[in-house]
Amino acid sequence: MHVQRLEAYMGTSEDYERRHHRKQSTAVTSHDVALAAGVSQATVARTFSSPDLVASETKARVLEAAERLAYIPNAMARTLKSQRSRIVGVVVPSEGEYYQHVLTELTAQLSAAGEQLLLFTFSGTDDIDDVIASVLSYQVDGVMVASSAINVQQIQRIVSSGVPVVSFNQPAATGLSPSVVADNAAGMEKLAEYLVDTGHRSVIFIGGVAAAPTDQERYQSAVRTLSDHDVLCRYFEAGAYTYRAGLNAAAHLIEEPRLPDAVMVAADEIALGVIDGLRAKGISVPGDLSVTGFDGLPQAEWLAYDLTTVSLPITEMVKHTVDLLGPDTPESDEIVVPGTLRKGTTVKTRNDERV
Amino acid sequence: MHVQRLEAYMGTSEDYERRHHRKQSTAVTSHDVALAAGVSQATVARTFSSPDLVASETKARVLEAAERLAYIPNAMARTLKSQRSRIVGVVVPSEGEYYQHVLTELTAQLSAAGEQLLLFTFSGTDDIDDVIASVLSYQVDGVMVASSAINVQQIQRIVSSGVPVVSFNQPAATGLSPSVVADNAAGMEKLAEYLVDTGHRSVIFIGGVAAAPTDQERYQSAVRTLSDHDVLCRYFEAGAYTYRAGLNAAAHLIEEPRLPDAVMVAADEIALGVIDGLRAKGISVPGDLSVTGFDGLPQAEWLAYDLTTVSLPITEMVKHTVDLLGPDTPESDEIVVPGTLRKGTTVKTRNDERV
DNA sequence: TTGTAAGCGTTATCAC
DNA sequence: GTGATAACGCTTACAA
Repeated sequence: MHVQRLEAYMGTSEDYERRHHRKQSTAVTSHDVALAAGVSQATVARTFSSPDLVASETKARVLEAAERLAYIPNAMARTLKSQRSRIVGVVVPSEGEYYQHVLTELTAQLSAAGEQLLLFTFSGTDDIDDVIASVLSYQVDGVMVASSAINVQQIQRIVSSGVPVVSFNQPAATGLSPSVVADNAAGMEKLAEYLVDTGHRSVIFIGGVAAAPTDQERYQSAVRTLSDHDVLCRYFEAGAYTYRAGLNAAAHLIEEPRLPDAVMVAADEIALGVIDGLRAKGISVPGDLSVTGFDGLPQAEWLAYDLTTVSLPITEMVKHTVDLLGPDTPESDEIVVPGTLRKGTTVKTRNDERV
Repeated sequence: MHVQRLEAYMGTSEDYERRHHRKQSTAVTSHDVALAAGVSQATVARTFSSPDLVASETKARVLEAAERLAYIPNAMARTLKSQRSRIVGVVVPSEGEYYQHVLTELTAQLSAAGEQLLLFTFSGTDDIDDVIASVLSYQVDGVMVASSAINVQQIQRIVSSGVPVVSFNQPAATGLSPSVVADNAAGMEKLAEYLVDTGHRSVIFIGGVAAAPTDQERYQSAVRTLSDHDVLCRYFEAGAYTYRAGLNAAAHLIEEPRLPDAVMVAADEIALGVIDGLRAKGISVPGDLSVTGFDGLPQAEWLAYDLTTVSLPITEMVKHTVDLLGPDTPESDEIVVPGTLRKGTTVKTRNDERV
């Protein structure tokens, strides 16, 4: 190696690497562009962060040099200085069609707003505290937490770190942080009334996880509405918000001495499993038994199911979330979004009976 | 945040922050912790980045102070200095069950490897070049691109920036960057042979987007295998990799003067739409017409469909991807992963005929 | 309008 | 083992 001798006239080896675009630290910086364009580093930085402050002729020279060197500003350095990362942290469960759906919408809306999305998922066994520390370490501009597996203390921790948090579908977080929630009670009420109107007199409610606030809101609303019409409604826990849990729940259901008229399921994904489980055992839905869901997943509309459910306006809910994460987040605010009744063909109506 | 010291001549910390238009940043730094623990800032940094170099007694003092102040190291500053962000950029289409599925798996595996995932999605109209610039600006440790909507030049751009790229399911990227692809040809061959074995003599292939390399590989393999057995196979383009596109394709299909024996669909999600579309028109699957898919989505196993398809081992494919993004990425490497034939009940077998 | 220079909060290289 | 002290690449007063 002749490194020492080379350095004498080439500068440090780092300089050498940079000039020759060697692999590893090919990193072109605003400094390099400045050199090439014959301006100061500050001017280069300005043409990218506040172009209005730069004379258009200078700007052109800088942009030309930047283009030529394939310069891309370093977002980490920007973040460090400006305290703004343009990254939103998102904490969601790793499972579940519903969150997949929310995530799709969120990415689209965030990128339209010029924010990126740093994704954190967790499954049952993961330590959510670690996840939170990790999110915060990345200096995110905001955090959206979407799962009731995250508890109030954990949300409190994010809040007290000074980072804007929005909780999504977490009734329990109300008051702590701004939140966007579906109107579970109103939705279930519509559904229950529809069942009563169509002549259903006995109902079993299949929940996902009994401890989840969402589950409780939905169940209690169903019970309340049905009991107003003297219809009893028992609770059965599927154990998870998954298709498979629904399949299992259906297997248990058919062991009942007497089937109810209808099954109200806490979430669409479970409901689809319930339907398939019932049909596999020769029980006709809705012929022998009506089934309803909740959420309004795309799959619920698939013709094989055509589920009667409450459709939540995901786009609108995500829009509110993104707004709340924006520049002036309120200390605390609860946005309750109503769902709409979707009448599919999994509930037996009087018309069906006549047939 | 050395507010305490400044207060003597600057007024309260609130005054200071107001004058400087700072928001209430509770930002606790390693410096604050050092002050509290009576050590130097360097020692604090060390106890977090290389704990072995710190005496255990000192370490304990530092950790106690850090805990008390709720200190979380700033990942952006770490990145700036260490040139390692622990972030992987992921570029995927915003639509499609398949990519959702891949994403779920990827997040899980990356976080197990201590990497975070910065998500970039795009839909048809978005400018992918912008997306790429954005990814690169975040100093990601690697990029996974998963869509054939991204072209060779764009991958080349990432490669030449020096960031490790792995392309996922992009046959066209072979040679440019390491890639992980499904063995489309072998998979379709198995499927086609299964159809021939079960007595199918005429086939229509429904693709998603004809221009997609994946589509072409799958179609060509089907044609090749079928023609070896003197079975003709026409191509029909659904237009997108969606359920809805499948539904539409089915509508076109039934206008054919004569239905084929089987429909081979390029992707499961489309196939589910095709099945529902056919059944809605009173055509029995597999009674009147067999249908196959490709991918092995969870939904394909839902009992309402129980699709005959090729299951791709997503977990394994993602594992390879994560490995390739790891410390020593090869310049270029192609990992071809075989799928397995999943025999569902959407193909009419000889047994069915006997019934 | 542009340049100078002081950080942002770490990591890394030295001495001690 | 620990403490100074440079960077890392940018933003942002302040000066010119």
